[in-house]
Amino acid sequence: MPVKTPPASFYSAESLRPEGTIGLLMKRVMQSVLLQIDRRLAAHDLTHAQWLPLYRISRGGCDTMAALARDQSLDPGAMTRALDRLEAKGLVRRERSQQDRRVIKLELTDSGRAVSQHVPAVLAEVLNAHLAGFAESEWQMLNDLLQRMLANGEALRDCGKDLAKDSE
Amino acid sequence: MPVKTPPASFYSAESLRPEGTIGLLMKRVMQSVLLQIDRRLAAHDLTHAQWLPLYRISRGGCDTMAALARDQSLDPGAMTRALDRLEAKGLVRRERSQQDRRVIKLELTDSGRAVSQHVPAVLAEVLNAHLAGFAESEWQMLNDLLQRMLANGEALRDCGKDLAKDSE
DNA sequence: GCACAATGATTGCATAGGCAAGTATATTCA
DNA sequence: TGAATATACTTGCCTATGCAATCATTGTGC
Repeated sequence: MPVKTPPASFYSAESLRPEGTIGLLMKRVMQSVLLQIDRRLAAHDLTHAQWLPLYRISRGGCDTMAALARDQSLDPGAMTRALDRLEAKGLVRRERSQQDRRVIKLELTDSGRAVSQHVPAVLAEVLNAHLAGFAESEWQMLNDLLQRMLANGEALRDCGKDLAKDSE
Repeated sequence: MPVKTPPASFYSAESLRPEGTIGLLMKRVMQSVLLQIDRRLAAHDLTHAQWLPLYRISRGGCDTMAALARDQSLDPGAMTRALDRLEAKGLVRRERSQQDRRVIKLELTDSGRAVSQHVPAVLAEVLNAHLAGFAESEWQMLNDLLQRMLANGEALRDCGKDLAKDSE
């Protein structure tokens, strides 16, 4: 099965230096963003694994476990336990649905709503701070390039379920 | 304390949609890259938390726990346990240094060396695949933009150890 | 209705990482 | 020398995630 778009050849096995790759660079940027957000939300006793679902629930549209897990491409089991922790903190309520007794409806408590209000401002602040000095065109370019990388990745994922082999 | 470079204002608390931010985009790209690498290295029974230190050791320069942990900005405790697992798989040997009896020298076993040989090609392949369709100038632009985000993040980290506050 | 598949949620087991406390060794300095 | 400090590593506790198995409920086809 031939590849549709030929892969780039910016990296080769010989020339690879781990410090210089796009991958490590992105990992470090992500670490930095999460560190800054966590630091600012630590006052509310929230970690990034907790404010994310909280924020999504507060935005509406994700009011069940399965929906939330799919939205964040997270394991259902992991999400169950994350919700356990949020419920233990009194931020989220679980309630068995009457229409479909399999699903459990999620809703924020007053406390959860109060806390989740802080999230968007912090998110925006940290992202903006990391983009200091960027022209709008550069920001759009970055968005565009990342989107294209993601599209390449999705193409890989779809067609490559059987080529779990490395090049010997 | 005034900020040196004013932060950008591409995002605001009101307009934020979590699906659209650079942050989520990068997270998804990273997930995709790691998924593809893991899938290709699963044949050698390696996860991304295992081939990374292995690769770094094989490249030389990181032959102690502390060096490795610093290199990957990882907790020393986490690194200890990661090495436990690698040692249990017979890929790495630990040996107390004679010069400094605090440090433990790391070296690959034959088996570890054999496995680590596969890593660079897979890394290059997956990164290149995600960059399919990129012009060299675009690749350089992406590198440049990410470097600048990282620099912004490091400036934040250094000067902001006390402002662990969010905007109420 | 009934076997069967599909879906939602949970649980057990494993890997994995952050944080803090503790131990052993080395270094610095009075 | 010896106390204080720094460094290297380890361990315990907690959060967090993936995978597989399980259970309850719902839907489908007969």
